[in-house]
Amino acid sequence: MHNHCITIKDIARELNLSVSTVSRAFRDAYDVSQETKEKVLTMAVQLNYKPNFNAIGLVKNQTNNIAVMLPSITNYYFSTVITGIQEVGYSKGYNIIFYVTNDSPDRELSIIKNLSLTSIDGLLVCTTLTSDHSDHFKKIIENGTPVVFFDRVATDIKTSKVVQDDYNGAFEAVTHLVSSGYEKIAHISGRKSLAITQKRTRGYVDALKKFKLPVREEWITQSGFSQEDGEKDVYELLKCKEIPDAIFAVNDRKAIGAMLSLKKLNIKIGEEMGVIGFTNDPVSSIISPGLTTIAVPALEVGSKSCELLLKHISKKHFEPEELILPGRLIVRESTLKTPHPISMLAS
Amino acid sequence: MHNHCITIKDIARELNLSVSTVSRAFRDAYDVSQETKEKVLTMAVQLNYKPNFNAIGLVKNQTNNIAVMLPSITNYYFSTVITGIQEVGYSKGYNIIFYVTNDSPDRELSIIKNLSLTSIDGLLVCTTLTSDHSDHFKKIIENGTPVVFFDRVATDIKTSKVVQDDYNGAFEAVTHLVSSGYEKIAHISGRKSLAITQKRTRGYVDALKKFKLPVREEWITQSGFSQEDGEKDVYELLKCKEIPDAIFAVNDRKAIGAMLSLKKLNIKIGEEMGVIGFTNDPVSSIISPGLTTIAVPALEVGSKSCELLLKHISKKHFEPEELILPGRLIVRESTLKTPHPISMLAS
DNA sequence: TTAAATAGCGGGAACGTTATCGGGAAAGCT
DNA sequence: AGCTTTCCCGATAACGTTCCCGCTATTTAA
Repeated sequence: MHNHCITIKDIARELNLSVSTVSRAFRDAYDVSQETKEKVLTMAVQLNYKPNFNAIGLVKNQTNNIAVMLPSITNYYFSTVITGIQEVGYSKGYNIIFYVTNDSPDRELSIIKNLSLTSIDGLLVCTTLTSDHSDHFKKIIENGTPVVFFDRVATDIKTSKVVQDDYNGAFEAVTHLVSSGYEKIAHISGRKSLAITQKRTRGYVDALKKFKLPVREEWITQSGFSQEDGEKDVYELLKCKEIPDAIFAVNDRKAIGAMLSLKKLNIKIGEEMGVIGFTNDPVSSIISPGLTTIAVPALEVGSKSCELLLKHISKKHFEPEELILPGRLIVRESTLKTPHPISMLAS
Repeated sequence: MHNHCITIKDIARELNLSVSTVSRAFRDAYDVSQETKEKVLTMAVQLNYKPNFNAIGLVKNQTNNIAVMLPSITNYYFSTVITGIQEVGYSKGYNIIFYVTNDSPDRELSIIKNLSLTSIDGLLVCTTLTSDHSDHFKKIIENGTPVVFFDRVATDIKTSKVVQDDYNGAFEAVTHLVSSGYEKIAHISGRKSLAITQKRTRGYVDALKKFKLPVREEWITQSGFSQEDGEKDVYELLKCKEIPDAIFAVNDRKAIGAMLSLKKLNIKIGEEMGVIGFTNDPVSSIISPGLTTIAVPALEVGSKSCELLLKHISKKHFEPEELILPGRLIVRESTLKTPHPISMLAS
């Protein structure tokens, strides 16, 4: 029923030009005079012309949309990354389509399979927790679809990747704990198989070694990434022969879970047990005591990933780049060994 | 450089059929024998055929993607709504493209203007705070693009809308406060111009009237929706001649802001001042005391909106529907007048 | 038995755009 | 003056698919 969408032909007829000329007027500077170009452009706005992307895509074999596949969007980190992606994508005229895997490898696989090669120009992906088989990614890369990984990356695939500086962030976190007076520092970690957890654990271990502090196996727990996992891990740590006096959590959600358990057990956070997280989720400034954490450049992770992908799309043989974006320490009350000066100020 | 994508023609050549027959075999049951249909289908998987959506869209004048425009995606409510949208969209073969307005009417306007009529099949929108001019929406609806509003809806436009039950939710919130023993109930509200705040305020007022409790103008503050707004509003309320003993916040973010201010002022939450929110943001169960709230069916708002939009897309003259989805009360500690039994249990 | 209906398939135009080629006019060079 | 180059533009074929029309062979109705 659509009232006849106006096309390039209408402009051509109106101006007594050929469609080729009008088409050129829209994009090329050469092979068309300045005068006619202006005439075309003004006529375009006058008629309210909108290009038909299907037609353009058909002849150019492109779609102007890029897909982003990730575990979830209902948490601070991922939704912020998406916002970053969306900002640069939108400014360059690309549509962002996203697929939520819910951390299910099956869903990841089926999405990739259904992903028609002709329906997207490129793919941004954060893998699921169990990245056992990355063959499906290799396939679509071989087929010519540009792929960029972010956050959780597949280590055995040669393509562009964007991550935060997990190693140095962890190192800085532990350094902060040490300089705050903690000496028995535990680490509640994530899924062992992921590069992200390995790097953070390496940073933790190396920092301990640097300060000549003990590295104890029993002080490193490995489970999931959820708040509940954090709650449980604390109970594990309290079973240790030597009970730690500080916890470095692999992310804020686990740190918050840990804090909830500590509160339940009436262990004073900061004073008796220091806690530091990783992410800077907004919640960490809302809960009390405030959670000290390593802020992650989520927005930049998104925007840089998207920029890289667009480079891959424009030049077909673009050398893969790996970006490592630095985080920054944000000190709040959860790593304060002395009783809160805040509560005194408040009155 | 793409290795020649295989098309319908390749299948036709391979089976000695015409393209028309192959095309029909993929969708129509009539005008093609069962036998050839099966041959086509098996050959399709054998050759790994993927349909070219640009070509299909070009002839059918459709795009298979729907746009969702909303203020932000970095909070619980919106990201959950999007997840709901994405789930039904994905299952029906639609791509979800989204545009973030950051609550800027200018951005909203420019997005709508740039939105090529041929690049989307439909639009889901949650308006910005200042919905003064809804003419741009009317225009694209007149042009034939199906539009469904959710959450923040434009009241003067006749099209499908999906909202949570703001009125009854507010009514229930106040009812809960009253039955918990509070009598001087204030309301920190949102932007006056939005239907969502008007409905919640009406529910608040009507509930007070039902219980024959005073409705005082000074007990109703109107500002933004952010946590900071909540923090400020509390200070306003404390300036009142008669200081209230409970607060019904228009959403959880403001409720949390209010709680932060109360904590700073050493006013005991629950005991001295009850607080109830609206949304059931995950944070409300993390902070202490836990925030009592009206849980909003965010996922359903998303999925139902998308279903409605798809109905509009399939049948061009679909009568607009307005869906009102019920919320549910979740009681936590912020509306507990007696000292927390929780902390006793914990030891 | 004959006319009409039907089932199954092919041919070709169309969708809106870009890209390749070619051609004519104007301008520059020797 | 004659040649080459440059500038501007038009015609036409693609891109992959659907849809309308028409054809043939078979089945059904009278």
